[in-house]
This record gives sequence, C-alpha cells and structure tokens, in this order.
Amino acid sequence: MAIDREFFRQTLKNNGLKMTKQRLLVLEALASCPDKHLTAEEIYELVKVDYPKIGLATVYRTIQLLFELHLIDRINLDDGFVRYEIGNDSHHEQKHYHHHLICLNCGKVLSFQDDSLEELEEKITNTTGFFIVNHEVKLYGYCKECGGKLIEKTERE
Amino acid sequence: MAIDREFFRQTLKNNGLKMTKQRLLVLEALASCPDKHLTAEEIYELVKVDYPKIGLATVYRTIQLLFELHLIDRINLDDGFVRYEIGNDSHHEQKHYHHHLICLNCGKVLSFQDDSLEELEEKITNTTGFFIVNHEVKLYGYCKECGGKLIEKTERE
DNA sequence: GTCCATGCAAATGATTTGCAGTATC
DNA sequence: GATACTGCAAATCATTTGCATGGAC
Repeated sequence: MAIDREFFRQTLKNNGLKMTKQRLLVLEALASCPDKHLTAEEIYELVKVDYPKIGLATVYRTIQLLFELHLIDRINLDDGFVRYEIGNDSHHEQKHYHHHLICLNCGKVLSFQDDSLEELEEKITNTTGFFIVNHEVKLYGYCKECGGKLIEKTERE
Repeated sequence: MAIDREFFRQTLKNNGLKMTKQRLLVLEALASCPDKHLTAEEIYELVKVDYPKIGLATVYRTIQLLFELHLIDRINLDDGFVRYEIGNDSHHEQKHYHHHLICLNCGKVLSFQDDSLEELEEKITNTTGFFIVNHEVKLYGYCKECGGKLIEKTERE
C-alpha cells in the first residue's frame, strides 16, 4: 500500500507542519507492514535501512504526530511496548474496524475484520448519552495451532 | 463488596503461596473500589492508610500475582499507568463483562455492562479456529457532559 | 530568512530486581 | 524450622526532553 504523498503533505500543511524525509519514511514503513503492530524500536530499525542517520527520538516524535493526525492507530499488547499500525482512515475510505486476537500461549497476534460493534455503540449512546467515535477490541484466547497442542497435552496427562 | 478470605487463602494455597496481611489488604483495596481503575501508586496510597509500612514493590508484586490468579483485571488507558480493578470471577459468579467508555475530552472513564461480544467470539472461533476466552473493549468518545459542551462550543464559533 | 524539525545525549518515571531481614505455615 | 514474603534501595528500560544544528517553504 503506497502513501498518497500529496494528501500527506496537505494534512501536515493544514496543521502548520512540514513534510520531511523522516516523516514520510516512518509512515511508509508502517504502510508497508499492515497488521504488523510495530514498536518504535522496530520502526526505527526499518527506517534506518533507507536512512541510517535518523534518530530514535525522531521516530518517537513522528509516531506521536501521525497518531494525533489519525494517520496511524495505537495498540497496546501489555508487553511493555506501545505499538502502531497504519490506520484505515489514511486513504479517505469508509471507516472499517478490525480486532486483535492475542494468543495466550504463543503470543501471536491476528487481526479480524469486523464492524459489528457499531450496533453496540449506538445502543450505548442511546442508553447513556456517551457518544462513541472509535473503539479498540482485544480478544484473548488460543490460536488454531496452540489450541490443538493444548488439547493433545491435556489428553497425555 | 467484602473478600471471601477463606476462598482467597485456598486459592493461594493451591498455588503454593502464603496468605499475608499485605496481599489481603491489596485485594480489599481493589474490592472496595469497583469501577475505579486504580494504578499501583493509588493502591499503595490506599493500603498505606491501614498499613503504613507496606512498600511500593510489594504492591507491584502483589497486583502481578492477583492478576495471574485471575482475581483482578488489568486495564490500560494509554496514559502511562497500568490499572487494575476487582475481577468478576472473584466471587465464583457467572462471568460477566463490562466495557470502558473513555472520554476524549475530560478523560473520565465509565463502565458499561455488556455480554454481547460472546456472539462475536463464537463467530470468530467458527471462522478462524481461534478459541477466545476473554476480551477487553475500550470505547472512545465524548461523555454526556463533554458532548453537550462541544456542541455549544461549535454553535458559538 | 524564518521557523520548524532533527539528532544527540541526558533526564524521566513507571516498574523490576537483589538482598538481608521477617512472617507464614 | 523451612520456605516464601517483604521492604528498601538500586537497577532497568521505554519514552521524553533540552539544546544546538540542519532543513523545509
């Protein structure tokens, strides 16, 4: 998925910000790894391949910025790292959601496309007056591979 | 909501652990603040009232332990603190879920009881083979008060 | 040319850990 | 009495920040 550079430049400009090589490279790194949940350190390593003189602090400042511009999403898998992935909004498309399936055995993270929570959001707004604009869903369990292994293990014992 | 001390002692014993004043006080602090999403520091301050000589490290070790025993739940509101609340499991009741409504304006966090994701979980298991045992849902938006204020503000501009 | 952005190094701050003393079972 | 637990202080480590230099417009 390639970045629309002019859209990016315009988004930055609208907020009084400048387009830089570093910002473009960070966004491109994330766009080239959809569903990969990258940490700042991982993004740093990726960008360094093309642009070795980038600093880690710049990566931190940039992901913060891209997040505030709603160009990337933030995910926290409770492992001590904040992670980022390219947002669905970033291509002017209709908003779609995906949830994260986190395997409690091997730690693997899968994504699952689903917009069904919009119904729940409406119900909550009607019930409580709290108006919802976004959501984050984490589903903990056992992936296909680990689920099978755990059953085998149980049978052996 | 009072703690069932014998159940707690038994749960600890089953795992080769000892019941201590500190562990009981940490669990009681959480039980006395349902829906309050306490940080380690906040729990520390609460327990210190009754037991001033407790150390912060003990609180950290204890919440980790209680979490692993499934007696408390962990929530991350992306503000740099890991938070904890008393779990639904801790009273042998049927499992119930609640979601967190996070106000993007004032930061307030409300809870909303809802078990409707079980249907989605089933769908995911059937579709992907990923077996789900738990979930965490964060809903971002604007609370009643802030939503109203934002509309007023928009009208003024 | 004016600001904004960057890189580096130092600071921050929540959480973890080592260890010697203490409490539980 | 053995073993696990605690408190303290020091260590860790992801993230943030200050500041002088460099780059975008």
